[in-house]
Amino acid sequence: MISEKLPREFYIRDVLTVAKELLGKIIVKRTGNNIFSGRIVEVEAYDGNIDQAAHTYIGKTPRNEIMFGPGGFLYVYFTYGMYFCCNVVTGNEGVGNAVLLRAVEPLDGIPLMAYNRFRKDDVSPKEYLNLTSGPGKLCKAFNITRTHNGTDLLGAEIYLLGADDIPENKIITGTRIGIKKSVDLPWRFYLKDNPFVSK
DNA sequence: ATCAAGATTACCT
DNA sequence: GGTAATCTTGATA
Repeated sequence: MISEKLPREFYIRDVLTVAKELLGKIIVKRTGNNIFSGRIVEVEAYDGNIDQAAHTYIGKTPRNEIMFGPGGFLYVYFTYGMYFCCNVVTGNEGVGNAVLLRAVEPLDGIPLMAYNRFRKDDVSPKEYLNLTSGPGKLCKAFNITRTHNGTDLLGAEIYLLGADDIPENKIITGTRIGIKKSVDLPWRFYLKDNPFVSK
């Protein structure tokens, strides 16, 4: 099967639809001779219109303006003084919605991910499962930072590849992690029994 | 100018 | 189970 880049239309849709369909898709990052890729196994949706936990709930600011742009761009933010988190913007221009990529299953570039995370290229089985099993971890592994905020996912550096949709019975829905507002919205989606889902 | 909070993680008991 | 680490952001003055 040859996978193709997800088209703009994939992203210009309802954030909950995109969030669920992002499960199983492949994120690729190419820089020079290096290539990273991973299969998306856990996501969360954020909708600035009704969701107090979304960065866009307060309206447009310098930090969140990418989220108000058209879908298919990357929104990367810095948090807790230490970590970056990586989001896929969805919907039309003017809509402040995005999907947080919370965990991926490593595919290509595993030794490089290991170096980025642990400063070594051989990892124990336990460390392997810990490479990309969280939003801050996967950004560290892929070396995604503030310079990637606003990256067009239809460009050459970072993009997503299509894959078969995941059957509904393999998707677990739950409440989001690490937030203090709108805590009851069931907008976290992850692959059942996947070992790379965050804890 | 100052401040509190934060879409997290690693390490501790 | 708990919490320290670390710094940007947006709000208030």
